[in-house]
Amino acid sequence: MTLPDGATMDLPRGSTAGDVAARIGAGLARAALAAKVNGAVVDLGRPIEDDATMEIVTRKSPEALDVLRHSAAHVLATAVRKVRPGAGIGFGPAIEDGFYYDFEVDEPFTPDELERIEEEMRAVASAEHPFERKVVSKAEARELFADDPLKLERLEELAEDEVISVYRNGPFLDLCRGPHLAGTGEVKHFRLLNTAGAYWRGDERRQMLQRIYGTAWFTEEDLEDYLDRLEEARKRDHRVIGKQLDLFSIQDAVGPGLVFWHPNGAMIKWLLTRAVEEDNVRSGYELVYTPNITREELFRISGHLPLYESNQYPPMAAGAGEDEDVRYRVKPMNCPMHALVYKARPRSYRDLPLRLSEVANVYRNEKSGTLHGLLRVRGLSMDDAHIFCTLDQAEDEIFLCLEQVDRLVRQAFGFELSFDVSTRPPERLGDDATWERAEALLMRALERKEIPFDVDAGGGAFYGPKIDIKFRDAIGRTWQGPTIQLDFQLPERFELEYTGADNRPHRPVMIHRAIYGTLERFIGNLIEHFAGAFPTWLAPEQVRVLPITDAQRDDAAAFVRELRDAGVRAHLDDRSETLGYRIRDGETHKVPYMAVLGERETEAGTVAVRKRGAGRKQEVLDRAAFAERVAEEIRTRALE
RNA sequence: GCUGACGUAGCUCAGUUGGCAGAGCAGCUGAUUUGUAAUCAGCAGGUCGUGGGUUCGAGUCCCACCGUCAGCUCCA
Repeated sequence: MTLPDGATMDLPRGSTAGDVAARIGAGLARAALAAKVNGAVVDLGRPIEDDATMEIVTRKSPEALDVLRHSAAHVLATAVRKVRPGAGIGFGPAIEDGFYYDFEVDEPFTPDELERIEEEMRAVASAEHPFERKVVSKAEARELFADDPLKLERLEELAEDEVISVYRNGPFLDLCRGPHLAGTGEVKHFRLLNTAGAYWRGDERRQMLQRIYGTAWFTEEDLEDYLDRLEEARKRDHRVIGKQLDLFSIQDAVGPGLVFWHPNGAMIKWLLTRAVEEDNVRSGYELVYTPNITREELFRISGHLPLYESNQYPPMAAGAGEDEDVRYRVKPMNCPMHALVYKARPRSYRDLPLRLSEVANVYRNEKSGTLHGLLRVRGLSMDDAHIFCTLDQAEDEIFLCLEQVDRLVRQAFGFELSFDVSTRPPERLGDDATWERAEALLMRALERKEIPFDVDAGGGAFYGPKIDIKFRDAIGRTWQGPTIQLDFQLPERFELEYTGADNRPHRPVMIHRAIYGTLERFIGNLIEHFAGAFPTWLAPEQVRVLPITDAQRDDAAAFVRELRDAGVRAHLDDRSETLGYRIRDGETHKVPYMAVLGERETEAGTVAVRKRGAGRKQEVLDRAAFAERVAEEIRTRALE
């Protein structure tokens, strides 16, 4: 046996990992949960037949929580079988922060029942049944799971030479690869969280099972921390903050997934739009505005119909008159429109790259169950752009897109980015050689910028491969953000051409790219990232001026005008309320600065500045200096 | 779209076995003139998501629809 420190140990054939831990020391034996043998995590009790490198897994090991949670899933299934004797069992894996198990039951679980099941789990845990592994033949397994059709289905998919193992804990037997903890007694700190329907094998054509989600940890403290984290995420929920700060609404009278931007939210949207448009113009993009509806034929040419049709709103008639039979569609994407701008006049190689940008509203008929606040909507504002260029230019253009992403997302908000190259999906247009070229090109641009990336095989759009960029927010969640897509198809379909230096026609390639993705989703992410406390440049209200008594009212109003002249969004709060009340109101509305004017300040021509979240720490400043400081913060789009 | 839970004042929520629709906050009015996270009093605010049904009587029970939420599937 070779240990992590390089030491070797001789043991009789068939010794277990637990034996190794015991040989090393009693402390390690107590802490041992599982073992990693030749890189694979196995049970402590598993006999080891050959020479191997091994490492003892304790609760500090990265794999430990997975083992715990997988065992917790079995404890859950054991409990469910007690409460619902005939329940069919599907899969029950460990997932990030917890576990789930899918059950086939006649009646879905009720919330009350969930509590009973959790109690039952505690009984299963205190029974301290060992997890016993047994290797069986396929025939034996068929017999053992004769009453479990879901397990049988899984069983039949296993290769003939695969080792089939089953695990027993007390009354519960599962077809399972393992590994598990020594016994159910080690599953101590857990909580069932919710239930939901889930399709068997994730296939919407198959039956729906009832999934129970839970979380499990090694200590009660870790469990509490996790539940606090859930609570923190709930408080940051952009739907909650959006209401508190009066940023936006979604109204039944109009329909789900369609956003009303109220003045505060509209200010944020406008500022972001301006930021990306300014950067676009500086980066050599040109602005265009294109129609929101079009003859349906356009989407036949582009290939969206029928491939994208399930996401498009149904066609509408052109209306009374001779056009009655012409069908129109609301646009779900801008690319065909921008292709038509390209095509509106003959293009020369000297025109390329031609970069057309538009922050445009598009509408997608998303399935109702997928809608979620601002993060998944039906009416989207995309900060869209299409670059028409030669194949030789494409790599450079993508490189420039990556730099724009870096400026507008990473630098501007401090987001940490991660990159995925999504390659050809099963349903696609175009031949494999073209796809091959396109995929290679994207990867070269990333390598040139020395950006590490993962490959999402099969994740590309139907018209081309893409770079999907995710960013990580303040509480560690990752979100889909910018996307850069290469497209050989649309130029083909629209027969786009340019005249080359050789005076002959050539076909350009097209790059689709969005930096924020959609303003809706991005603002939703920003709300949660900042928990509503936007940096000053994005805050709808930047300074709130508070006169202490009516005697400072005129002075305060004059100071508001002074701030506005300096380009600061300032408001006067001269309500007949105590200063404490108005301070509290300003804090709950996340206003970056409150400027208090009392008798002292009025006499001295100063202002007492309270920074958001700073409590009683205040600064008395010269008024012009304060206005200049805020203006500077806005101009530089400072984060702090 | 599918499964489940839930829809009561602007917001957060209470409403018993079916028997007069409530509270706090927000709003309005008045008093108060306030020195850094809630001053006091009064007033107003409801087709209990919508439409049917059961019942002497429905916020409460049943059905359908709309919407929200948690997931599944899908995705910017």
